[in-house]
Amino acid sequence: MNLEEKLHDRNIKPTAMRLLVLEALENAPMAMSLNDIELMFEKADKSTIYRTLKTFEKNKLIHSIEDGSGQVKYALCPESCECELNDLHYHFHCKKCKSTYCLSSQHIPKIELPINFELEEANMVLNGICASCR
Amino acid sequence: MNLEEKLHDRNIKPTAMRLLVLEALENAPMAMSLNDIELMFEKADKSTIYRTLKTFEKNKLIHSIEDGSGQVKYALCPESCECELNDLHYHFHCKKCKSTYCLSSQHIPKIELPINFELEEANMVLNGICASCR
DNA sequence: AAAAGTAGTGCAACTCATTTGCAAAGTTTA
DNA sequence: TAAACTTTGCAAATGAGTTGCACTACTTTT
Ligand SMILES: [Mn+2]
Ligand SMILES: [Mn+2]
Ligand SMILES: [Zn+2]
Ligand SMILES: [Zn+2]
Repeated sequence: MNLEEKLHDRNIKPTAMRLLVLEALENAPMAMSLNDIELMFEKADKSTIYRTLKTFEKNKLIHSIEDGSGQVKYALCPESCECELNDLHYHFHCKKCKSTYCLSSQHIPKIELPINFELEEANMVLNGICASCR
Repeated sequence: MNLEEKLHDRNIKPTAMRLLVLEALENAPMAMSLNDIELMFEKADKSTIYRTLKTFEKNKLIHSIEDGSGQVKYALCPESCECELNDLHYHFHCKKCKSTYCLSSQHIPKIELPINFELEEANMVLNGICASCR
């Protein structure tokens, strides 16, 4: 599936900026912040990228991660992800290089909640040192 | 153990403000933000409270939680907590009332990391609706 | 094709939590 | 007591995120 198809699949009209942002996210080996993406382009407007990311997130093309770095990171969702409980996975944030990785291979386990608490989403961030930094 | 002893125990000098902030955290049933604490006092300086919280955190009297609300929350550590891996627990953030609870009864399980990744801390936030909000 | 309507973009300005600089006040040490 | 160090209060800076608004581009209707 190419970039345009991926957008179409999520009911997002393929504008130039959207294609560029999606491409950036596809090629990045780790999650990216608004700022990271802005810096990848010579001349790109922050709010356009911001709104692009919001659109992508609303339409479940990407998910966001609050890794404690002070900048929200974004990563592509797997194809046909519906961002539901069983799609939840851990994220690892390296204290040294500040990279944030999706640990997609491992879904989060069942967690005992107090009675009558209802789980909807989760933001699970592990912190430490990544392989390239040791 | 009274408030002064608790501070002493963590090598924190018991100033008036510190005693008040500690008391506030002790009495709160859930985690509190800098702003929450500031609002509890008639006339209190934000940066003093800020630095108080930083001191408490550095000395492991409290731990911080990034719950996605845009405000970092703080909660008391259990006595003699060293904020190590086995002290890690989940937090629950209610989307409705914005309260953040420590789910202290349940420690986080062992998580499979990619090879050579080293875990040091974690910020695990569950989101949903709390019992009082349903 | 022209007009009207809708969606996306660029720019500037704003919000707001957090953080810092600095001088004044308080505390401890010699 | 004097010097050294710590804590506090105030004001200002920082910086991520967000919004208003005018302009452009695209789509649909006449
Ligand atoms: Mn992810
Ligand atoms: Mn906690
Ligand atoms: Zn790293
Ligand atoms: Zn609630």
